[in-house]
Amino acid sequence: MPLVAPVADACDVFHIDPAKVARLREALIGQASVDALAETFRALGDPTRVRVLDALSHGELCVCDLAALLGSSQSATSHQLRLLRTLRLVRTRRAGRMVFYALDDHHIVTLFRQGLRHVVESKARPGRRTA
Amino acid sequence: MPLVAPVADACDVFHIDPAKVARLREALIGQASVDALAETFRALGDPTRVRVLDALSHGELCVCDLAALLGSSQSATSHQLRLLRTLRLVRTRRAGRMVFYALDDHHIVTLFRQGLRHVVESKARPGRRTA
DNA sequence: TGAACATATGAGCACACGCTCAGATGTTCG
DNA sequence: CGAACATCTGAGCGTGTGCTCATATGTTCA
Repeated sequence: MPLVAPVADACDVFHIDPAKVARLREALIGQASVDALAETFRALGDPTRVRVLDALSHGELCVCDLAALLGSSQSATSHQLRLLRTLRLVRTRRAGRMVFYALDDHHIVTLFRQGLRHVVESKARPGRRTA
Repeated sequence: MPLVAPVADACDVFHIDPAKVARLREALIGQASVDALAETFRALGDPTRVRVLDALSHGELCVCDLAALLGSSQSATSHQLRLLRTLRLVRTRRAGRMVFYALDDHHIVTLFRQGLRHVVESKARPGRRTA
């Protein structure tokens, strides 16, 4: 029986610099933050939700107006809003029968701007198309 | 036959301010940008890819080291890298048999920092938990 | 209270995603 | 060339996602 498996399941471990990897492991973001980050970005990773947040960045809106603006159904819009609410990206304000939604975090607007900058510059660069 | 359908399929159109909505329509991001934005954010919306990009933010890495670092298979890692490459978030450099990946856009790092800031502050605020 | 309205929610379905597995491609070296 | 190695890629599968449909909840007003 060999001391080491004849063929390692993950290449030959580290070809380059084990110390570098060790340092990296320490420098990396913790799993909890990774998950939270991914969760937040996933919330922004849908065209409908992008449009919702973009619209709300100009001021609060009720569900009905939002749905009309999106050309989406009231139910679909409400479902999306619930998701955004759960992630605390939007906040609600009740006014009679209507419920107004607004952004709950200014960082989101900044994220949008930064993301747009990436998109624009990425498009400007030569190379293969996104799609 | 009524001039207007007895029950509109989308509420009563606009209850609040039609002019506001008209202005909004003009101010909103165009569909192409919306899709590109969503596509980019969706790429960041997965824990594995977050960790990939986080690792690469410290410097280039070959696929094998990256896979070991993630505790993921080489194949899975390569699939994820392909996605990131298609979106031009990472770039490759060949060195013999190995291929080194590096970030192709500094904006991503900024997005990460901004996203982390949101996550941290969101956690700090009182209210219902994310999960 | 009951009708009308605005929104929320659960079930179900078509589709996308991320992984594994097997095999292809590309590179080095004898 | 052929073996060994690093990476890439297509197929297939279980799961998550975003929509619709029907219905529940909550509010106003006669």
